Amino acid sequence: MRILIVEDELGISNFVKQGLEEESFVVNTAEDGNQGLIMALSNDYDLLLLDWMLPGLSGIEVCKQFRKENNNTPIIFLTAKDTLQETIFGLQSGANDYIKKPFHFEELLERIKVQLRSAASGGAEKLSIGNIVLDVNAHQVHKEGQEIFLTKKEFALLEYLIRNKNTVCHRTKIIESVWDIHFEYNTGVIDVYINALRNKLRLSETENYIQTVRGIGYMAKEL
Amino acid sequence: MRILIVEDELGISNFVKQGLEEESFVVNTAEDGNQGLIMALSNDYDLLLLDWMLPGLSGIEVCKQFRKENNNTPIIFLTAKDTLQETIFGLQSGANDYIKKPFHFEELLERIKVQLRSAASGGAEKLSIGNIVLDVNAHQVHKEGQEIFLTKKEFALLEYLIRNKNTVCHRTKIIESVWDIHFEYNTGVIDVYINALRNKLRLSETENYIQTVRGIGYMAKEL
DNA sequence: ACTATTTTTAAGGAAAATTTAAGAAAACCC
DNA sequence: GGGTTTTCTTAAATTTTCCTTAAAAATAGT
Repeated sequence: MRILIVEDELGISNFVKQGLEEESFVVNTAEDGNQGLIMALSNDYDLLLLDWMLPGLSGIEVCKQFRKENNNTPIIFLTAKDTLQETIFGLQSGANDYIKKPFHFEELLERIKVQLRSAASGGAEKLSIGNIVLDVNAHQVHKEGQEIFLTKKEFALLEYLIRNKNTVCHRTKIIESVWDIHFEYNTGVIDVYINALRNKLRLSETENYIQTVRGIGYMAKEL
Repeated sequence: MRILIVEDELGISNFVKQGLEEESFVVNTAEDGNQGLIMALSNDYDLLLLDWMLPGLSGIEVCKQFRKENNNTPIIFLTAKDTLQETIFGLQSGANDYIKKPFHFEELLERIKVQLRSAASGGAEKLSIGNIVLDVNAHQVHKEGQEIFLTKKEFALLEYLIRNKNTVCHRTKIIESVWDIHFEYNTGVIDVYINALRNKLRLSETENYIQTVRGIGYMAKEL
């Protein structure tokens, strides 16, 4: 995974670069907007980290120009504190996320992973939990080598749960991500589908990967 | 953490309310500007969510009037309009952020957290006391690496105590923040839940983080 | 247009969480 | 110590949430 950092404060860019390299990313840096844009366009990065205030070309300009040529590569803005209006402009100009300085590296890393994950859904990808393997592309699920047929919604729900495994999935977020419902839901669909999943996956007492977290939602947990 | 939603479309406010409650916020709602302003001024909320178009008093008016009395509480606008002019106007009237309808709940949550974090100066995602670690997002509690399952109320109470650790938490404050009860309480729920917490956290004599302050309330104390 | 399948709604019952209540124990104050 | 108050602990009552099933509605296939 290749990441480009466009940032004029060397302290920050070195700090981030080192941290990301420890996470096995390949990291390049640029120190001003012009150089950053040229590098971004002439290389095939998986993600851009853009500072807002840059000599040469501003971060927002780099973002806009880059978006004219490239629609997929995720862009995360690093913005100085107390410049809310800037973050608003940034999101509107095509950035995928923003993080306010000073930030914790952990948080930045988390946001990077979120972006890469959603951008990468398209590569041959297999998710798994316990003895269950889910092939995102082939749209198939296997348990101990045996295929289990799931409907579209069942599959989408299981995929969501496994992608977020070992963390609690709130009902609200499930309904947003899987059903694309954003306002007023008072439906029991989730329950029905969880039930269907548990049946089809024949989860026994000892391998009940899908746990319910009362009052909150569900969690797919590696046992 | 207490949040007030001022929104006339019940679909939206119910949806947001539920989502936030799953995140262990205490949420109140108002359906028009006048009611919203009165509630905002007479309570001690940590954040306000204001609809732009409201019957009675417009969101901007509520925001302006509220800011006359209170400078700290973060305000986020929910707006159907997205012209830059109007958002800037909203921000100038004292709001901290705005989000355009329709929005994804996750994005709203993210912005809420940004506001609360900067308002509370460094509210980390993980709270801890002694060998107990509480992960606000994942809604999980660990003691020496081992997960301890808590219900929603138990979790909310523990979170409150730890957020105010080393200071005495009055029963009335606890009942306000965690239970959203504001007058004449003659209930023993707190005692019951404190008891449950002490049992579940298996606090021994030497690591009794939750101490009772007779006649006043409780205190989570780092030993 | 008809059928088969998937998805959603609805409802009764079960399970769990929350609250109430009440007696026991502990702490405080003369 | 005796009396009072406050807290602890349990159990039962209440409320909420979840599970399961069946049937209705929507969708896709022929």
